[in-house]
Amino acid sequence: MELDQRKLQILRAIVDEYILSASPVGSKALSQSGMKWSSATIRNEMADLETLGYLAQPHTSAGRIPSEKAYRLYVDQMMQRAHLSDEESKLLYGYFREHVHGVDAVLRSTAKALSEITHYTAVVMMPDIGVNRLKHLQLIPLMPGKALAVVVTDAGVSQNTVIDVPEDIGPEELDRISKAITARFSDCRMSTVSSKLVRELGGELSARADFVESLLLTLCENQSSDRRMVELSGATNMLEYPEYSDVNKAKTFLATVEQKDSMYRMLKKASNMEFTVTIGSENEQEGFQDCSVVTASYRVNGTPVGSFGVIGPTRMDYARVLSILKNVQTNLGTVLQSFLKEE
Amino acid sequence: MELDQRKLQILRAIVDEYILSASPVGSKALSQSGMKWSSATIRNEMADLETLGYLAQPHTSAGRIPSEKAYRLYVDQMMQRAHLSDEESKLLYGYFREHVHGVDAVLRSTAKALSEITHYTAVVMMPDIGVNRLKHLQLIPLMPGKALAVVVTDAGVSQNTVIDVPEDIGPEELDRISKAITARFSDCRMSTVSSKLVRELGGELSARADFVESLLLTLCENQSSDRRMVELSGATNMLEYPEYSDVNKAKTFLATVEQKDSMYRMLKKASNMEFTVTIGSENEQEGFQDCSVVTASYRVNGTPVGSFGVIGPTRMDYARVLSILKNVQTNLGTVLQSFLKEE
DNA sequence: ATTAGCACTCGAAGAAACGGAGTGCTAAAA
DNA sequence: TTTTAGCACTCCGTTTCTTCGAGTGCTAAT
Repeated sequence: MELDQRKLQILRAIVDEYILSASPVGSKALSQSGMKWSSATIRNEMADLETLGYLAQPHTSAGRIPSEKAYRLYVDQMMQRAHLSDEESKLLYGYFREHVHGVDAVLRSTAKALSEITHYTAVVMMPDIGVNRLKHLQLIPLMPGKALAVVVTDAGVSQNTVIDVPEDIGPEELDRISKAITARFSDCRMSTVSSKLVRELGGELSARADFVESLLLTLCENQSSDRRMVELSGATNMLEYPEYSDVNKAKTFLATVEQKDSMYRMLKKASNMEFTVTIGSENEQEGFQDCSVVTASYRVNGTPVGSFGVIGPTRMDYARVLSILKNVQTNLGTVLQSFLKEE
Repeated sequence: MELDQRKLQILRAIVDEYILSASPVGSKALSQSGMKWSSATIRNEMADLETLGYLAQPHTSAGRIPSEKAYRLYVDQMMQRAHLSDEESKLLYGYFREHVHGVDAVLRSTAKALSEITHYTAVVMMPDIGVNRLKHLQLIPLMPGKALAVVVTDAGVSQNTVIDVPEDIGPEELDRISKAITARFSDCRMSTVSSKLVRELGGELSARADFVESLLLTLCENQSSDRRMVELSGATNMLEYPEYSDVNKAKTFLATVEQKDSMYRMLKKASNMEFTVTIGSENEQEGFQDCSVVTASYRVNGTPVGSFGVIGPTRMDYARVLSILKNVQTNLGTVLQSFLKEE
């Protein structure tokens, strides 16, 4: 069944109001604030909307609150994009002017910016290094038997790993091996480096084939485990909202959000999509049944390498959050691009 | 005025009990649980202890709770060192067996271990790189005009910084400069590297004096700002305790603990001391007036380079926490030492 | 089709009543 | 002189009861 114009208008007003106030919306209040129908009419419409599943009543004599179905409709069709004030977008831009010490710092800054501006919780996943191209590998001697491997990709991401080295390889040889690998695999995707190697080894590296192979293996392994990092910011913002005035609710939320693995999985899944909005029980993540998650992906060199998002109560200000995410997405793209002017 | 034996015994019992239960301790309960005096006697002694400032009454007709003065006395003189069960110390040791990918990972693991075992909040400061000796500097070309500087010290700590490079310096020259600096300043304290340089420059680096100087300056700056890192773990553990069942209290605590700068300052100050116990209002840190902080320092090569600690309610289990810290201190020392077998 | 009017519902907030743990004091016992 | 039993009293936390009001559904008038 289709909703007529009036129902839509009323529903929107209710959602808007509830997002603001967090308390059930009554017919009287609505009719007084710029609605052109009497409270009785609105009351009738509200009853209809309830039977249609868009509204719910906490108890008989309370106002109505939007259901998830209502939010879904709101997000898909009804909300009008908020646009950020100049002030806000300048503020946002400011976060990206500072901290240009590398990709990690930028993404950390992004998380902070998001959480501070939205007042919700922000998560940002570090770029998936596997899809990027190797630029440089450098092995730095630490002590006999140990070295530090530094990997740089075209996205500027670097990753340090302590690796074991046969004791008889000296600093000079480490340096030579670094150069050889860099030369050989420059511009290859990280994910293909190891398998490629096994086949085409030969040449100067063959004497150290075992070592090199285990080295690359370690790096790849590390990429998939250690890189599963998400930057979290503003988790405690949620304590501001009445939804979390109960300590136990708050605890559950905080515990969920601190499971970096889950957050990573969630963001990873969302990184193919330009934007996603997941409302309440649509969330697979246990513990987010009362939250909504809005994400956006970011790309480097045209390839989507990661995503970031905002987590808030289901009554979050979707329009505003989406505008902010869009803005951040653009800014982030620009900044990351600046790490690789060449190419 | 001195406290006689009986007063001490009663006070200890009260503190022990209150640490466990978090609710005011009454005379009757005490006399029944193994005290050899009647409730009336205990009641009299409690009244004395109150006038002496060791106990407080939330209201007439409630039991007594220990004052900060009481905790101080308890920590300084009365508590008996708990010793960890074999299970626990094995568990603790386990945290150090895993994650041996470098100092950062170890300290992150330390924070996690501390918070999980104590059920309080743990903070660990990253080692102060300035007091360590440079082992290796490597500049890795990122793109024309940018490079990544990787610094390795004798503690195995590495730090990555993106730096600007004059466009006319190619990869080969960067490599040469890296080697030259490494050769020249190997085994110098990081904090002395920059000043030393200005005077003794000359030689092969002189052609690039400007660049090298700004490079080292940047590194030092970065060391003092970016390195001010603390690893935080288990902040939400505090929500388990009745002291924080009020969301606002919780919020204040979480906000405080997330100010990494303050946490760093706190730990830095404590890093000269083997152990510290700071109770309630003894804390300078605003927001910790209802908490206690227990810290321990850790050393590398005999030099104290950092510290770590546990933050909990003032009624924390000091004995247990101190034992755990001591244990961790030992473990951490061993592990860090293993990063520098040589020397 | 819309709206005014009205009786009804039900939670939130406040008031009153209760129970009990704990105290301080006094007088007896050790 | 010190310890302890006994007792009246205090005050908090809890429960129960009341009140209040925002909001509803229904009906009848517009």
